[in-house]
Amino acid sequence: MGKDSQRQQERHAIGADLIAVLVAAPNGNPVVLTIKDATALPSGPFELGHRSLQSGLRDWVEQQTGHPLGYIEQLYTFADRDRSGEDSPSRVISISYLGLTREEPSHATPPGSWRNWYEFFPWEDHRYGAPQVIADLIEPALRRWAGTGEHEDRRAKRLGRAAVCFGFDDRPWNEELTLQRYELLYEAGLVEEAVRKEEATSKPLVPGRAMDGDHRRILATGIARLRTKIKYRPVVFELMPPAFTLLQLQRAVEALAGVTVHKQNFRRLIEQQDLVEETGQMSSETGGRPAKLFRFRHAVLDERAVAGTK
Amino acid sequence: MGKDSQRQQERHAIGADLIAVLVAAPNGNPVVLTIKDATALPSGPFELGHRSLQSGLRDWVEQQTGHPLGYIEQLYTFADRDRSGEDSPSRVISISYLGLTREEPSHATPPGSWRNWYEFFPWEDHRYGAPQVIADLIEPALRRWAGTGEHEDRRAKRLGRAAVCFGFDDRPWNEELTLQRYELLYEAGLVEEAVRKEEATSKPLVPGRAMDGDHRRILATGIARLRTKIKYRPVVFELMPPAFTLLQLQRAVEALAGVTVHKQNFRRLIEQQDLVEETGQMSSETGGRPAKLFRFRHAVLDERAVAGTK
DNA sequence: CTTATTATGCTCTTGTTGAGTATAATAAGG
DNA sequence: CCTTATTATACTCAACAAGAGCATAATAAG
Repeated sequence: MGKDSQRQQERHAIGADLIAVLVAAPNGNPVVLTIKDATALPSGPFELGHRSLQSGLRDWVEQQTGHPLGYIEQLYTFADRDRSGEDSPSRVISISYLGLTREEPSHATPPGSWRNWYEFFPWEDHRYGAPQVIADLIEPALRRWAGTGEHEDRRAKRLGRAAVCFGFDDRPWNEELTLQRYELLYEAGLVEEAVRKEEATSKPLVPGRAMDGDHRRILATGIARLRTKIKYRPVVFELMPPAFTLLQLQRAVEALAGVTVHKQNFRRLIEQQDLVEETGQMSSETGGRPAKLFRFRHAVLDERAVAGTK
Repeated sequence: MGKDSQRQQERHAIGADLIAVLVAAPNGNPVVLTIKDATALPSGPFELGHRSLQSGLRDWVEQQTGHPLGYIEQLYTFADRDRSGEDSPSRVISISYLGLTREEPSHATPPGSWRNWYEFFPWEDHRYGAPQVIADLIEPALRRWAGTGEHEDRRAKRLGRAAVCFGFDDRPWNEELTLQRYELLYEAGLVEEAVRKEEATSKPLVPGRAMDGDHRRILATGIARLRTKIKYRPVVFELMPPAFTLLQLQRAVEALAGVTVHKQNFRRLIEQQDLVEETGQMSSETGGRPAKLFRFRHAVLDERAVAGTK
């Protein structure tokens, strides 16, 4: 009896927060919704009045941004003790979500709320070749860090991880490893969040805007999830306007993935999968030959277990 | 002030539960750990003493089964109100995990705790051809259900979903759709969990052992996750003994996926990826030509972002 | 010494993917 | 009007991966 009520006590000393990685891609810019001068992701408490976690999230996001959420997916739930204050009597469970929305809402959100996500991860954008910062800063710093491992096999492991993550030694760049890369930099003490509690460090940090708590890690999780998802589910269309050209679609995919794709192969893939249909309209905004406008064929979702792009 | 403390109140009226889908594969049998005469998945409260969610789970699973967990992955978190009692003053957040363990622990767990997971999903085992129950019961019942839709497009959608999920009309069987299939059957009122609250229904149900609450749905989620995961991550090895033959490995994969694979192609794939290395030992337990014994090459995990099997 | 059973090597065909070439349709500048 | 730049779109080809079969090797059981 006594033990049971004790347990009740413990169980109830817990709160729940919903954290959103809300993504849009207006004209090929990968943007994420932030608050507090881009130092945090929007979040809100989960309350008893909410029907479910998902609807709780939907409620306050639509209320705050004024735009409907096309797609929601749960990211991760955590409750590590060191994330809130030590010895705190209560504890918060954080449940993070990835949400996609069609347009960048300019009203109802303060200017500067939507940020290009590469402000937080400058090393993740390989659309114009590998960012200079990798060769100039990250690679030497990680090699130095790997060298400080205690045992030989520990050093080899560190070096191996770094090489896989960042594509050292002619290894291919894998855009899906966003989270692993951030965690590696964190472990190596190269991002601000990792050195906050320490004394003033002289160690130079890798550029990239930091965030409160582990919000940047959550954002990395969201980006990684989205980058893998677009390959086997047609979720990009949640970010597109009702009618779009194939190049606009390609630009959106490239913005999210952070890499460029072969134009002709991209079109072949999209068309052979019947993901889109022509609207009959043309777009001549680009200067060159006018492009056909397409719309997403929502019917494919019912027709088969459908793949994504690339 | 008043509003704030009100919110505090609401936030703290929440508890958290950890639910485990714990999987093993002793000699090619896909088994899952259950409690309460196989009507529930093992679960335990998340307490303040736990370092993190994951370690909390690890703690009580290892304590209860006496075997270490090789691999843990978060499945899903939910808190829908209708899952606990209506109008209850408190609410529980359930966080489910998928765990893989190497052996079937025969001690420390009561006999009958480990169950072949196809007891719960008889329609999911296609290793010996499509189960008779699909053609005999499921297909006709789902076609009947699809026909009761209100509008024409609603009926078409239902039929489309059913056909994709269960492979009607010569469509291919997709073993990864375990969750969608369960949810379809639930929606159609063909599983026990869906008709519990209703009056005694005359409707015949699809065979398959039911579970408390939505534990069967969670199990379906775990199976689906594992079936997709083995294709791009070498997680099967977490279920294998230290040394194994390629056929044993293949049997394990087939047991999980519920489909058979081409033997020679399977070997080609495993070997060309350098996932295993010979131990030098042979096994002659099968009767035929003795097979080489292999072990998993743990080093591959550091060498590259590695793919799985098939 | 035959048969059954399992292991393992090799081939062949097909489909997918990466990457290149060629041509069409427009705008802008002289 | 003609050239150039830019974008759209069609085709082709080589490399590779995946599905499926045949052939042969090595054992146990009768």
